[in-house]
Amino acid sequence: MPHDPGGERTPVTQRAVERIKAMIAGGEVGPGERLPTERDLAVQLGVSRSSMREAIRALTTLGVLEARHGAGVYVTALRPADLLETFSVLAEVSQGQTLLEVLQVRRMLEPAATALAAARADARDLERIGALLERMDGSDAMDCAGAPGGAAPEGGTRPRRESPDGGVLDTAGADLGFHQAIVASTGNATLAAIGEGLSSRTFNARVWAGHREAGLSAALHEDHERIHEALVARDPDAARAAATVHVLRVERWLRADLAQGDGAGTRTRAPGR
Amino acid sequence: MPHDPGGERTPVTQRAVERIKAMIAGGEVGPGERLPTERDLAVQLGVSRSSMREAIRALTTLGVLEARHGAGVYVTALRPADLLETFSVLAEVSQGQTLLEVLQVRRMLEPAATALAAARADARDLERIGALLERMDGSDAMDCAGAPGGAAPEGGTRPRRESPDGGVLDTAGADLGFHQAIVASTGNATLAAIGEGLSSRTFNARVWAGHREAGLSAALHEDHERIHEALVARDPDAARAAATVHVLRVERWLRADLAQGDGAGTRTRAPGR
DNA sequence: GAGCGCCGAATGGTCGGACCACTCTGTCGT
DNA sequence: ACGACAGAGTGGTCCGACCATTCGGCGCTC
Repeated sequence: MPHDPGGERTPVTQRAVERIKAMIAGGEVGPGERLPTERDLAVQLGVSRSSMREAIRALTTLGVLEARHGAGVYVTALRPADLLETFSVLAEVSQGQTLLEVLQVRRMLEPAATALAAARADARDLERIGALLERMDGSDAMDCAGAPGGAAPEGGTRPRRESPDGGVLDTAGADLGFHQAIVASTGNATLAAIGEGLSSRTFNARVWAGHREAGLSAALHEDHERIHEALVARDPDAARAAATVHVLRVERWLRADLAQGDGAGTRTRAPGR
Repeated sequence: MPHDPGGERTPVTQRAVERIKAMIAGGEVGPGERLPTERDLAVQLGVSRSSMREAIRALTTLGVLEARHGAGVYVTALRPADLLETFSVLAEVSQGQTLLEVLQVRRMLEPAATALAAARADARDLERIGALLERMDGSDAMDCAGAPGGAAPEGGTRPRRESPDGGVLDTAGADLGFHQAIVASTGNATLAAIGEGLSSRTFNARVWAGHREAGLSAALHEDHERIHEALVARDPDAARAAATVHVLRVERWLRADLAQGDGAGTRTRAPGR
């Protein structure tokens, strides 16, 4: 804590946030541990429960705290994935120019990440990646056949909400999973979390829809297969090149889509300014 | 009250968050615009004002909304910098292994960013970068000059300038500014915001302090100068190489520092597990 | 008529209390 | 010994009141 402003009037809620952060930073409560009840904390810090709740809400959305109804408030594991969950908002809200910037960043990150994955991925990782690749192929081919009802919504590791949409989203989801599995196999959780934040389901769906229209899905498939081959061959350079080509292709498509659909069908809000 | 017996029991507050997000995504309210008052929104969405306030608080900490006391609640410009402000929490809270991961990500990003900057920076950018470089030299040069050996100036801290935090923080701040100016001159605001989030003043200060002890500040200076030269020469390849070397050097130092200070002076919280 | 200062409405910030929904635990009944 | 149940504890929601700040307009002064 730098300094306690002598005469500054900081909102009560924010002070509560700082205090709680200090409790964590100071080791008073560690990752996974439970803090006092809202009521106790409110008394302890001398604020009302409402304000304390807002403070907790703030830290909850930051991924630092986790509130379990009926149980208590807990400090998260403070893993990068916890703290970077908010990141996805960027990819969700972004439009036009910013979306392009996001892709530029991915163009910097993904090649390096993929190369690293080629060097580090173990057999289990490769198997998972291969499975996702096949699933992508499959769900894309039969996408006109309508969405199969019950099916198996569970994939074992899917804490995320499943969107009950048809093939496009399935393909997009598999695509997302494919890339996430790759960055995850770098062994760098921070990198994985950032990579996840830079992708978004909705954007991916848009890409796949666009590509289908343009009849370019095949190119994406080939990209994916080349990436997969490079990973299996444990060839970082090839992996880097394949990833670069892939991101570049998406970027190129987005650029064209933005230029063309400017104010057209795609809900691209024109900032005007 | 009319419940939704459909089955899904989503917390009221979260529903409010979604609704507001939808209002923004749907263009009902644009960046910079003001939305209805808390009271009106609460009535409009059928929730209490408390819950609405928590929803607003959540979106505020995400950088999507901005509340001005007495005035109203406004949508931010939705610039990447707004949405990625939360990002810094990672760099703040991270320790040990995660810090290393963060540096690995920077090792992927900064070289590419610096190369891009070499191609895109205009005269004004270069001037700013150069100024920061000089400022860094100036505030740091006097430390190394005096005691190259183990003779630490611990004993009598001479009253140094007016700097409240002394030269270390100044140097660290200038270092931070130096790199941020570089990524900013790529013209990619998203990249700049991410780069900013991956750095942290406290970490930088630690690096500089550590480097001074190890007597390696000179190496960092040389790195910076090489980067600067490459930028001025508009040589992307040289810039990429220089940035790589630089980040790698910091990473190497951190790795050594972590290995050595494991359980020692550095407050590295042991998760136990 | 122009400029300035003050007041009050509008709005976010804080508070305290009440009740609901959920979780956990210890006890009771079988 | 095991399972169902009831109670206490905790987060989630709602309500109504009041405080602090902002901003616009009214009236005063010059």
